[in-house]
Amino acid sequence: MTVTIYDVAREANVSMATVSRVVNNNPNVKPQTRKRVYEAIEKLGYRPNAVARGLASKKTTTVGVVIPDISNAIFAEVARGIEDIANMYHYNIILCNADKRKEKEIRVINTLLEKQVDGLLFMGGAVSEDHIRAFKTATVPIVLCATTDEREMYPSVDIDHKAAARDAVRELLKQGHRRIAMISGPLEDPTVGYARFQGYKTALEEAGLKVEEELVRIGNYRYESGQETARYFLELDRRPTAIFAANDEMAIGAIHAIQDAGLRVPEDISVIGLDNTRMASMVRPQLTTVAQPMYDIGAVAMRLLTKLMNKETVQNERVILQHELITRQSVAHLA
Amino acid sequence: MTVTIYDVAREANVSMATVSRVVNNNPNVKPQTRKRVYEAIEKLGYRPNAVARGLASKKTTTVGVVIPDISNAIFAEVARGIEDIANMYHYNIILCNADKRKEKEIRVINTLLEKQVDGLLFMGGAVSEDHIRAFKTATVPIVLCATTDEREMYPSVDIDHKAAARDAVRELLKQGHRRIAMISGPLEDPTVGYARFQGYKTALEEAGLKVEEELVRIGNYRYESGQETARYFLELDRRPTAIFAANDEMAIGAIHAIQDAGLRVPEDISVIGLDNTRMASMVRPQLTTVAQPMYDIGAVAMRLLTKLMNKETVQNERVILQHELITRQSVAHLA
DNA sequence: CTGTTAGCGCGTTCAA
DNA sequence: TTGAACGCGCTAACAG
Repeated sequence: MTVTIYDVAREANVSMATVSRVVNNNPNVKPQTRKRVYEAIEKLGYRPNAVARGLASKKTTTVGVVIPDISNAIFAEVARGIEDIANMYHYNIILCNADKRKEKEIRVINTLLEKQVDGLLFMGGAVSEDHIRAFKTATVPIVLCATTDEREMYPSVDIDHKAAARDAVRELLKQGHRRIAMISGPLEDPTVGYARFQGYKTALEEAGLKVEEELVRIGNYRYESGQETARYFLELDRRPTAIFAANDEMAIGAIHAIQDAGLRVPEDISVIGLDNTRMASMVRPQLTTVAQPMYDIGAVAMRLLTKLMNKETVQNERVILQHELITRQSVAHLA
Repeated sequence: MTVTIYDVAREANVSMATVSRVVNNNPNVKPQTRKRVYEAIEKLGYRPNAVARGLASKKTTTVGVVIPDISNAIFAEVARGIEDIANMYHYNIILCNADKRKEKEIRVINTLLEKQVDGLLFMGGAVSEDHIRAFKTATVPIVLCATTDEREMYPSVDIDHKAAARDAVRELLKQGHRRIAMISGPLEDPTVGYARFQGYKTALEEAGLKVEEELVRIGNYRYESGQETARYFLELDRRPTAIFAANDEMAIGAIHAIQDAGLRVPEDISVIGLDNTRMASMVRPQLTTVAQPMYDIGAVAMRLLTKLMNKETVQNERVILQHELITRQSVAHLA
């Protein structure tokens, strides 16, 4: 039924060892026999069995990527970066979606490890004790990607979320705003949610302002929660003149809520986001935001992982990539 | 170094066969010994090696999914449907992005097959001769998902793209529009691009109208091409009163181009899309569109694949799911 | 209910 | 430059 290396060997009148050498580009094969083997392969339609190869060589040339939420544009872009570099180094990647559920993340890490991946890339949010426990059972390198663990135990590639948020709020301050609201992500997540909130707080404090309770609300990073939160801000007795949303999607929700209430962005209220997803330029007004180099995060993380898999020594295991303010149309100087 | 089934067997004073039974939930094990084995597994931190298992059993409980473009919201949603059903039947899925490049699609199909997946789900656009050739080398079932092949050789799950497009245009006609433009996708793709164009044509002809050359332009399904094409339509001497875009993203681009030109949607020009991605309600005005049941397409395709992998006989190998008009705010009755 | 024994398809010594 | 033989970790008969 299935044609094996052994069938090819017989067809070419060589031993299976020789076929193996040809398939693996081992130079120690006479060109003539190499040619014979190739012809046999062609004739029989032989396809190497990666499972058998993996068992024999203890390498699968595959890296596992756990992606928290496949329908999130950010992760999709990070994944592209991962992929390009993986292809470059001849690794296959297997992407596993975890649906934003921690329990599923752990499960997925384990199946990936069972499948004997040569390395693991973990993208996404909080790295909990349970995650660490799962990571610890691994005998292959692991790199965190677009996240970090607080204990700084694992190599990671990410931006400085606090600084990025601070720069967003600074821009608002620079435009004369003083009453600045924030649509935050969940604060339980230290590496993203809480860090971005800290950036907001820091920027305000640097400007001699302090965080007002009624100006901070927690969203879930989705459009609808941006809308709802903005509506809440609009109802305030003294409403904010500017809103900083912890990500672009909520920022866009906020813009629409403001417009739906008959107000204008940025004339009446300024809005700034964070991420710079493609959607940022697919709204009117186009969204001013702080860009996160998503593709690069993926690419650098994958490159780091290849080094680790290759047992090269790396100097810096925790890399921070630069963010950047992208000025578009949703922020105006306070009249 | 790595702990094997054999180590567990020694620790628990049983044979490796018994350990294998326990791990695979074979009922023929005395509860006592089962317990002993579990303890040994726990103590040694044993993790089954899926590669070895795959080689021995000739099953990997893994299905390969080739996804044309990971950053496309449609495919992400289809993938969710695939995943949920896969999990339900205890299959892992490995997602491989193909970057919208045919050559990479073929490559990915081959590596997936080398990895001995138990089945293959092919999502996406055109199914060429080269694809068929790659499919033919497979000994496992293949299901097309959100696409079909013209020769009707492979099982598939999709919508009726022509009918969906026709219904979109019919809605425009129903609202009194007669001068209706189309932003089409590439016509070389028979299953989506050309089919949707055919739907447009059919609807017009049913209404006694005919396709005017200047009212049809080809885009690439992206926002920017929607914008550009709409700008072209606006420059026409007799400009259209309504635009049908072959997907939501181009429709949104068109809306913004119209607004940027100082006109209003839908008062001056109506716009209708096709797909009903989340973005459709994340624009102002919200987009009227024809919904494609993306999650269901994935779910049904995966379910079909499980049946095929299980060698069950299926009655209908080519399923067409229903689309649906979603009325929102971007289409108005012609004044 | 449990153990013994063959392979699964391939990489990799070690000799020749 | 080539081949013979072993083993990777596990499942699946087959016995008992």
